[in-house]
Amino acid sequence: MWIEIDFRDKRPLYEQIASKIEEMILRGVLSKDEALPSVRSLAMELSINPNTIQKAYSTLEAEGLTYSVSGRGSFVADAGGLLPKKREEIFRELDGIMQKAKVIGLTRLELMAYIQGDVKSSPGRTKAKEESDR
Amino acid sequence: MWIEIDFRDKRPLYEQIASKIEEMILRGVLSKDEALPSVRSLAMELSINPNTIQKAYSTLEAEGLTYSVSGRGSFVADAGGLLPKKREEIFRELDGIMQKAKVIGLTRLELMAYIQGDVKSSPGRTKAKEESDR
Amino acid sequence: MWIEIDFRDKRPLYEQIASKIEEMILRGVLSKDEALPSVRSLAMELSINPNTIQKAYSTLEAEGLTYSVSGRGSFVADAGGLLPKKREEIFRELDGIMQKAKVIGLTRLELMAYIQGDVKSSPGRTKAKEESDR
Amino acid sequence: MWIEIDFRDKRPLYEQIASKIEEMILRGVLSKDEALPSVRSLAMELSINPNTIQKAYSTLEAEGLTYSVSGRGSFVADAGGLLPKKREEIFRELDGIMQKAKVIGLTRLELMAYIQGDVKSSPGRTKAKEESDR
DNA sequence: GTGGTCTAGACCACC
DNA sequence: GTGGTCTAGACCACG
Repeated sequence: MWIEIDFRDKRPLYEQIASKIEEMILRGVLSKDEALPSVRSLAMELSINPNTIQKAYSTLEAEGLTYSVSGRGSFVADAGGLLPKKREEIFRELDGIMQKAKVIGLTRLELMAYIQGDVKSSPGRTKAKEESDR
Repeated sequence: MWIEIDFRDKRPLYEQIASKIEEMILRGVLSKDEALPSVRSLAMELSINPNTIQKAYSTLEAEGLTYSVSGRGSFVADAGGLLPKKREEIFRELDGIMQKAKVIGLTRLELMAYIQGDVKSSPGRTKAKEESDR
Repeated sequence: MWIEIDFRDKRPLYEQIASKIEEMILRGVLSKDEALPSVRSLAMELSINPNTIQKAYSTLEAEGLTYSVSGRGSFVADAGGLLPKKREEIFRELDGIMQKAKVIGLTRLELMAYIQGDVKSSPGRTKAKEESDR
Repeated sequence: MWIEIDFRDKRPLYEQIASKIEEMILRGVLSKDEALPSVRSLAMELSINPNTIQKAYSTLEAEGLTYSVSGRGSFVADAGGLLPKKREEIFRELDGIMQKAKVIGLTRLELMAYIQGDVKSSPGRTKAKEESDR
C-alpha cells in the first residue's frame, strides 16, 4: 500500500500514520466516502500492531476527517468543510514562527522573501535548497 | 524570578525552562557572562526538583548557549555566533509549514499576506499585540 | 553483556559507558540500525541505576551516534558521516600534546619516532600488544 | 603578575594555576631556587581565594616541581631531574591518542604526517590551534 | 515491554 | 555556597 513509516521519526507511530492519511485526504488522493483499508489489513501490511492503526483511525475520526460505520469500516468524510480549520491551524503555527523570528531579529520582510524565493516541491530535498538560499 | 512554568504545556518541564532562558539570551535580556540563578535557588523558586533545573541547564550548555563552571555557577555564553544556526532552524520550520500549506491549497502569496498583515497572535490576545510588538 | 565498568576510573559512570559504546560503533562492532540493549536490562546487568544508563544513551544520541524511538528502543545511527569530526577531535588533542612536548624540549621527530616504533601501550601490557593489534 | 585564569575552562582553578606555573618552570622562565610569589599576594592579584592558590602550590610540591620552606615560602626545585617523568607522561597521552586513532582507522603514518606538517610556533595559523593554545 | 520525565535525597569536589 | 553525579522509586505514553 501507500504508507511508509519512518522509525527514526520522534512522533508516535499512530500519529505518523494518521498524518499521512490526512494528507492524502486533503490532497484529494482519497475522495469523499471512499473506504480506508481495514484496520487488520493495514496492520498486516505495515507489520504493525493493529492497536496502533486503530488509534490512528480514531484520531482521524476525532478530527472529522473520516467517519466510521460499525461493522463496515472507516470512510473519508467531506473534506471541503475542513479546510478552514486547517487554514487556521497553519496560521497559528505561522504565528509561532514569527514570534521566534522576532526574537532573533528576523524581520517579516525576510520571512516573506524566503517564502517567495523558496523552491521546494517534492518533499525530501532540503539540502540543495539551503545553499541556494541567502 | 522571571520564569513561570505552564503545567498545561505538554512539553517537559526542563525543556520549557530551557527555552524560556534561551529566549532571554537571544533577546539580549541576559547578556554575555551574566550569571544564571543557581540550580538550587531556581529550583526552590519554581518549587521544582533541582535535577530538573540541572537538566535544563545541561541542554542549554550542550547547545552552546551557556557555559558552567563547577562550583561557581552557570553563565551565558557569547550568543553572537549562534544566530545563523537559529535562522536556519526557523527557515526549516517554515519549509514544513509551506509544505502543509500547499497541500490544502494555500498559496505563497496568502502566507506572505498573512505575515505582512498579521493581527492575531496567541489565542486570546488579539488587540494589544501590535503595541507590545514595538 | 560486553561492557565492564572500571570503578578506579575517575570519569563519571555514564561517560565511561557512553565512550565504550561509542568505540564499538566506530569500530563497526555495532552496525547501523542495530538495537542497543534496553536501558533497564543494561542497568540490571551492570548493577547500575537505569537513570545512569539513560544519561549515557542521551549523550550518545545528542552526539548523533544513536537514535532512540520512545517505546521501542535505542539504535545505532549511521556512523559514516561522523568520522571527519572525530578526526578533527583527535588532531586537536594531538596539537595539545605537541605543545606540551615543545615545552620540555621534545622534538617532533622524537614524537614521530615514538609513534612509529611504539611498543608499550597501557601500563602493564608490554608484550602481547603488537599481536592483538593486527 | 603573569598568570591569567580562564573561567570558562572546565578544569578546577587550582589545577589551571598549577599547570601554568609548571609550564613556566619547565620553560625555564622560573629558574632553580627562585621564589614563587606568596600565597596571599598571588591570591590578591588574581582576586581568588587563597585556599585555591595554596592547593595549587601543594600539588606543585607533590609533583616535585617546587619545595617549600615553612615560614619562608615556595621555591622552584631542580627541573632537570624531572624531565624524564614528563616525557613519560606525554608518551602515555600519546598512547591514548593512538588508540583512539586506530579505532577510526587513522593510521600511524597519518598521525606522523600531521605532526610533521603541523605549523605551530609563530603565533597564528592552524584553526584548531588557537583553542589548544592558551 | 520500551524510552522519557520527574521527584527526593544523597554525596562529591571545588571555591 | 556552587555544579555534577548517582541512586531509588515513581508515573506516563507508546506498542
